[in-house]
Amino acid sequence: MPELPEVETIKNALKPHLTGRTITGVRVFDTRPVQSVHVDEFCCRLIGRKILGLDRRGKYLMIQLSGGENLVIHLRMTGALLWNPVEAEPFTRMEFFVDNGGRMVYTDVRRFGTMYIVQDTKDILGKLGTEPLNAQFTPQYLTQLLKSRETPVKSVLLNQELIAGIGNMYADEALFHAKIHPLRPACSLTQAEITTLHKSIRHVLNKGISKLGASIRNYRHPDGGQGSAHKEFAVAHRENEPCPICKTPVERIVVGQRGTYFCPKCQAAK
DNA sequence: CCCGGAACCTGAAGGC
DNA sequence: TGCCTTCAGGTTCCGG
Repeated sequence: MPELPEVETIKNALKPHLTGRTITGVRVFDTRPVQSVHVDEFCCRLIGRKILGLDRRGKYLMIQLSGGENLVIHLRMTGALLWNPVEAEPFTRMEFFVDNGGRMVYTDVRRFGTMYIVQDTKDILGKLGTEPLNAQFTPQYLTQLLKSRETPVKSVLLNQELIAGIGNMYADEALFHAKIHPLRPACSLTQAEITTLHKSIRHVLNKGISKLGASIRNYRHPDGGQGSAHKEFAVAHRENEPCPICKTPVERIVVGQRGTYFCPKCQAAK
């Protein structure tokens, strides 16, 4: 499941391959990912464009093109972007060719991923909340988000219109790190807890990036390898394994329809 | 406005 | 062994 650290890793890996190249061809095996415009227009607006740069916003990858165009990609749960894969990749939905013979392959088992071609990225990204690793994400900002809401604190962390980029795995890890029960009403957190949670969010995201992402299910690095962030997860996807702090077995509950892992002792409900 | 639940998809895993 | 059901979760949409 690509979340912020995984998309950041993909962006960083593709950047040297793609920047400065010109798109020479697009092959579409499945039109489902192509949003908003007909697939013919999608291809027309890509071919011949020069790639000026790559960026990330929340879980979206943005590829800036000449002519003011932007290719915006969301991988959802099982999407992957691979650079020059050696083998034929199963579930290949699209291929992008560039002028040095390189090829970016888009695979997606479940076909939830989406692609857009837009002049103004705000059309797609306009409703996203703040970037949790940017300076504007302060403890004060987090306090404002939490204080008026009764919903579980985990649901706030997952709301992309409030904070952009945190998904199920890193939400669980951040709450564990901050010793906060995922079902706590957002407005019940103390100022001290919010300050800690703010630090924890940044800590787990930065660690995820430094480990090149977490390969829990389908996520792969563009070179075909896997990230290693999941090896250091304390609770996410570790039901019944001992908590790294107190050895109590990690529990799994459902919060906002998502599987949620936590330590019942370290993150005791108040 | 706020919140919860269904839908979208399909391979993997578990039950019988 | 094999069929059937359930599960996984990012986002959007709908209803209360």
